[in-house]
This record gives sequence, structure tokens and C-alpha cells, in this order.
Amino acid sequence: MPGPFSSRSPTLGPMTASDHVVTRFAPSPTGHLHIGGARSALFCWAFARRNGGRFMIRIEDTDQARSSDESARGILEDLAWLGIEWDDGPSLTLADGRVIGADSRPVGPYFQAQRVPIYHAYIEALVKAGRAYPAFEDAAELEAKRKAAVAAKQTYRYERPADVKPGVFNAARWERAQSGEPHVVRFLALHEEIIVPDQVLGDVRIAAGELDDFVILKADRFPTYHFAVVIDDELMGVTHVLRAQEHLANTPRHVAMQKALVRLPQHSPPGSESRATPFRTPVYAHMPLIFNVDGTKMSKRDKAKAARAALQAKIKQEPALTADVLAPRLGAAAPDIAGFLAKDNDSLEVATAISRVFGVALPEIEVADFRAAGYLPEAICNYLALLGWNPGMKTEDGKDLEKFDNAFLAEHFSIERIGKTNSKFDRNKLLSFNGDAIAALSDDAFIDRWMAWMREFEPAAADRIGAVPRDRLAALAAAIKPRAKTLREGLKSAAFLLRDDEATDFEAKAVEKHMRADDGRGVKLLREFRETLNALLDWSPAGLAAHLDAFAQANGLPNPGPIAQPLRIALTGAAVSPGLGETMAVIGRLSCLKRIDTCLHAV
RNA sequence: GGCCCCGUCGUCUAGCCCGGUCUAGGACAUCACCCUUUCACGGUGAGAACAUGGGUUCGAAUCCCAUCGGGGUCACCA
Repeated sequence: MPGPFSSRSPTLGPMTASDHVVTRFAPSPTGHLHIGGARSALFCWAFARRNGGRFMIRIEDTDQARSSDESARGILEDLAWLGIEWDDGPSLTLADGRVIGADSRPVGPYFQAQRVPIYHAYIEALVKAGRAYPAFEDAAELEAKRKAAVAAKQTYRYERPADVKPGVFNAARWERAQSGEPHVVRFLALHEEIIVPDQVLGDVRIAAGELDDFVILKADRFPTYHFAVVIDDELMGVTHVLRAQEHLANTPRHVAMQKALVRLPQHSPPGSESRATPFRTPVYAHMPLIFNVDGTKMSKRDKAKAARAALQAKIKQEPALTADVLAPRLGAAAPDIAGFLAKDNDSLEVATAISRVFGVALPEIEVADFRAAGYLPEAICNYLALLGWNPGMKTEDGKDLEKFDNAFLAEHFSIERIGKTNSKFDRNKLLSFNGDAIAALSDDAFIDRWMAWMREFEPAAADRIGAVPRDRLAALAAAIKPRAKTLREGLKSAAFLLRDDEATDFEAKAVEKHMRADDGRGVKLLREFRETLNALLDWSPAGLAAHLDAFAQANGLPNPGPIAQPLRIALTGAAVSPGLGETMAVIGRLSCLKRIDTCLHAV
């Protein structure tokens, strides 16, 4: 009997079952939302929903040099787009005026930069309790020592100054710090075993002596990540921390601090004035990592790599393409381009320019990339949920259940079913999921979402297709949905709509094969077919298809091919297009006749 | 290198905790065939995995150990 005390039971751990579940996603606003971060957020969200708890966003902007408000806003927008909405956290006003996020509990502010006084108060308390101390070494010197140790294949650990004793307030150091001498504050790690309670991996034990005295307050008076996260998780009532395994090695530090910290009177529950309220250790769940298929990390540098490889291939074909020649075409400075090619920089601007100018597809890494590429948020969430988690259920026909939405996750997500093994991001499978999600859309929904995507990322096409009467768009949706794995691919299938009725660029090979061959049989059939069109009453996709079949039969053709292909070329310029019924219906009678005439004249 | 984590088809995984129902199931990808006016969609089918070696046991993908392999982490970044 596993009973309730199985090591992976969600109720086991330092938190009691009666605690109201609070999870949090705590991004650092130093860029866009990474696809892996999105999964972390999704799992945190799902766990909170499943347990009737709250999901919180906190912005970890303690790196003053790299953090930005634009980045924070972008991350929030990406989360909202994915349908991952937070109960507590910064407010975000959506395009439709709806607001996500509030300080209803209230435990804000949710930007760590605004919480610095709180951290300072706890730093002081820790120092006075003899569990932290100001340190005055020069950063460069320590760095040199560290490097030397690494070079000698030795484990580097900060050496505690001789005058620092556990549990003893070092007033002299405190005075020096207070007087303005540059310093950091280090946590005083006890010589004891640390146990990290983890619901995915089981308890992880770290032997005594492994932890050194790490920095908790930087010289710029900002807390380090480790310190801020511990203070905030406690003060914000976080009960469960779900995050990627890359954080596992950090967690012993957090546990050690939780054991040393006690809530300040101003942060203590009412009525507890007489006794101290120690910090609690939340339940941890470290999720497996996500890598590229080749095993490398999914990094935004992958975009630069792909662009560089593509450009280098181009240059091999065309040696005249020097940085100077490329500069005006790419809209970038020649030295930047040269540096980019020489791997001196991974400029995203250069990479994007290469992608635009040479039509090179860059790998999607961040949520915004997937959005621009025409992925649906529901497909992304579905696929992401399967990376490291699995519902372990079967469908009615006995197959593994793997198609579900966020509502399903909110109902069924559990930490017990998070796997332990790292996974590789399989774009093929995501693509397949996305294609299925598109196919599952109603015609109306597809048109709405496709147009919205186009207005954002392909405005010229949006103008053109937006001009098509709405009643014809249903046929268009039917034509495109089964052919599009992404919204962007849908544009390819709809290319015939963007064509001018007078355009004469007909694919030569196709013209030769389907129209000129057999003494121009195709041309002859097309000419005859054109004459039947004026009088045709039923201009619906089905009516048109039936008409085409009837015409073929009347002409003794074994199948409609001999007329269908010439017609396709006339209407679309190419031998490949969606079904002719839909195509003709969308183009409309007038344009169809014009295009056929144009083609008949041109070939 | 120290510490920590992991190891089922090419990929994501079900099965493992509670050993026999597993000649290991599904999905994506691949290949073949069917459908077909092109391209897709769809349908049917095929190939494809328990890292290795030792135990324990009547019996191991499932339990134990070792080896090998992979990953994370060792900052005044988060």
C-alpha cells in the first residue's frame, strides 16, 4: 500500500495540507518569454487551478543592468496570449480593456526592485543574528581565486574570514558597512546536511560542508536572486515552487536561508508578537529540462546561428557579397555584419535582417517567435504540457490521451505525473498539433484568427484578403484549413488570392505539361470550359466541383485531370492549389473569367 | 574536476512505485499502399526501443548493485 505517505504525495512536506496553495512564476525581465519559461508558467498555473489555489507573477528585476520594463510587459503579454492568467501580480490591460492581475491578497509590490527596503530589513536581522555578515573583499580578487581553483580542477569555496563566527553578531563589520565602506553581505552557512524536499525527484540531500558563504546582498545594495526569492516566497505565501531542474543546485541555499530566517514583527501574523514565526520551506518540484533535438540548449542565439549559416552559404555561392555590399541591403552597419559573420557578435538585428532579406527561417525559441510564425496558443500549451508531463489516460479507442486544452490541465494536472527525464523539443510534433488545432477551428473562427494574425504580421496580405466579401471567405477557410500547419502557411495556400487577374507569370513547366502537350489539348479544353462558365447558376464550391466533373464526363475524359490542371494554372499560375471548387468560389465569377482569358492569351 | 539529477522506438511518452495480462501500447516523424483534378486532408499497414553487466526471483522494462552514457550546477545573472 502506497498510502498517503508515498514520497510523491502532494500533501507531504513542510507545508500542511490545509495551506491554501499559492504558486508563482517569477521571470527575470531581461528578454522575451522563453518557450521553456512558458512551460514552467503553465505548470504553475495548472497546479494552482487544480488545487483551488492562486497563481502569482513576480518580476525578478534585481539585475539593474539587464532588466527593463518593456521586457516585463512583453512577458506578461505573452503569458496572457497563451491563456495563462495570474491572480496576483502586476496588472496588464488587454486590448479589449480587460485587466489581468491585481494585488488582492495583498502581498505586493510584485517588482522586486520595489521591495528593496524589505530585503534590507531582513539582511540586518540576519546580520544581527550572526547568520550573515558584511564582507569587504575585492570582487576581482575573488574572481581570480575562483578561476585559479577551476583551472586547477579544484572546487572553489569562499573562505570565511577568521573573525566571523556562526550565531555571533560581528559588530565591527557591521559598523564598517554602515559607515559606507563598499561591501557585500554574505550568508553564513552552517556545517550541516541540507535536505531539499522535492516532489518530482524525491528528497535531495546535500552533505554538510557543500555550501559556502554565498552573497545575498550585492555591492549595489540590491539583493541577489537567492535572497530575494526566499524572502518573497515566504512573505507572499508561496506554498509550491515548480521550476526547471537547472534551479535544483541552488535550492539548498534557499532551504538553508529559510531555516535561518524568522519573520519580522511587521510581517508576522496578528497575535504572534510573543513568539517568532520562522520561514517555511515550500514544496519544491523541479521539472526536467527542454533541449533542442540536437541536444543543445534552446537559446535565442540559435537564431543568430541559423542566420549566420544561411548567409555563409549564400556568400559561398556569391562571393561578391561582402559585408560592405550587404550593409545597405540588410540595413545594418558593415562592421556589425562582418562581426556577425566572424561570430564576434550574435546580433539579433542582423539575424532578423538576414531572415527578412533572404527569406531564411529562423528557429522559434521565444513565445513571441511562435506567435509570429502562426502557431495557436492552444496548440503550444497542449504540446508544452506533454513535455515532462502526461495525463496517463487513454481515449475511448485505447490510445494515449494527448490532445487536451488548458481547462483539462486545470482539472487534471498533478505533480505526481511530472517525469524525471529531460526532453527534446520536437518541432514536427508541435507543427502537427498546430495543424490539428487549425483544422479543428470552425470556418468563422479560423477566418477571425487568421485575419487577426495577418493584421499583426502580414498587413499587406491582410488588406488584400480583408477585401474579399465575407460570404466567400467560408470557402477560403475550407480550402486553407487542411493545408495549413501554421497561420503563416495558410498564406501560402491563399497565394492565388493575392494574384492579379492580369498576371501572366504562369509556371512554365506546368504550362508545357498540362496545356501545350498533346497539340494543346489543355488549351482547347480550357477554352471550351470557359464558355460553360457564364451560364453556370450554382457558383458554390460544391456546384463548381460538380460542374467540373460533368464537363469532364461530357468530353469523355476518364477523370477531370486534363481540364482541372489547365484551369488551375489559369486561375493560380501554378499546378498546385487548393481544390478548384473552393478556389473558383473564392475568386468569384468575374475574376475567374478574366484570369482564364489572360491565360489563354498568354500561352 | 566536486556536488546533484536522469537513462523505454529517431523524438515525446504509456507501462515501473504494487514483478507474470508486455511476442512492450500510443503519438509525431519515416516508408508502403488506398482515396484523389494538383497539393494537402483522410484511411490502412510496415519498420523502429526496455543503455550494458551482474544479482534477487519459478519469472524483471518493472526490485537491488555496478559500469557506461547524458544532463544540471559550481557568479556581486536569474
